Amino acid sequence: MKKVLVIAGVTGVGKSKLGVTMAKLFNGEIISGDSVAVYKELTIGSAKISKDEMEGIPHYGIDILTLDKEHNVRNFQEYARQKIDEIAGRGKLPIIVGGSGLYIRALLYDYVFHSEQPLDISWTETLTNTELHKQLQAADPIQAGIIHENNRKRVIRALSIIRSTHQSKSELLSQQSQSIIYDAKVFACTMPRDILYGRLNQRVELMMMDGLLDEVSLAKSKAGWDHPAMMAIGYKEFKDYFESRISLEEAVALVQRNTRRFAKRQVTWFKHQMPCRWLDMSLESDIESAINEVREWMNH
RNA sequence: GGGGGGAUAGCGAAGUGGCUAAACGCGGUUGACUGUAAAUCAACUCUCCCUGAGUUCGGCGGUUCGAAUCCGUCUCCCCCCA
Repeated sequence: MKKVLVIAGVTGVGKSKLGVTMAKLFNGEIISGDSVAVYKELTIGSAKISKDEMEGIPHYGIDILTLDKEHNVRNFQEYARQKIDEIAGRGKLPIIVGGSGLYIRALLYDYVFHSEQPLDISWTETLTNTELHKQLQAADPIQAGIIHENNRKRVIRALSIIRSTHQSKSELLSQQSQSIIYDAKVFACTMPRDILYGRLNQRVELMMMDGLLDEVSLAKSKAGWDHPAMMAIGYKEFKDYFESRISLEEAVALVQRNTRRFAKRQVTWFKHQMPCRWLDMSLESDIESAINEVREWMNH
């Protein structure tokens, strides 16, 4: 199995920097596991790593799409696996850095995504959550038991899977073994809640000073508010501001709150969805021991 | 000095005699997660020995079988007249 180093975890704790450090120490190259930094136009709000910060280490998966395209897990999985092969083929260590849990999990484990045509889901518009859930109950009772009726997007997705693959989501899942396909060393980075929240709040202020508003304005005129990427934190909150429903201060406060909530969700994800070695990034000693562990792991 | 309005859980705000430990919103916490995932969704949020009990609606005192809700009084806040 190919060795892959993964630096996952919470937003704003210094994953990118640690990635570069590891790359320099262990002859690595970096693949971004981030669902927003892929877009060329979204830089400030996505807290994208800058050219300087890369320190000459090759980074893949950043700025590879423009806003007229749409990204998804399947594309990411395909792209990242290919990059892993290329990097490993050159005798270097592939390092995944990012906080999109599903993306990283889908990359490392044997998730199978079938080729699907974009489906027309306009037929769902006239149906209520309950009606849609009833349909799922009939077609895929296992998933119906797992997906809450109010989780409309998931219910529709489960129904769409049946239409496009003629198999239920439960059947597709049962064909996968949930096993990992790489020799992966996975770190999940975090920080004590109070320190983290202070940093995140401040990061948003800095983004504003760096011109986030202009970036959002440009992006929305290019992609429109309905583009999936514009649903990202740091972008969607400004819709109400541009349409004069809230003040700029209110919009900024919302970005901060949503960033905090997001960080919490990331902790929950990595805590329960993937075995990880947790790192408290506020402790120098944790970072040092991580480096030692990687050194150890590289020798096996 | 006179007149009027108001004080409700971390915050905002309903509630005007029993169905109220108290709607709703915000904030917070916990969790779910296989193609929008920085997305989407759920649960909890007075206290405790928590399928039950205890103490709450500015303070004190009363009316009543029963009060956040009625009466008296005190404290604080806001508005108007002087």
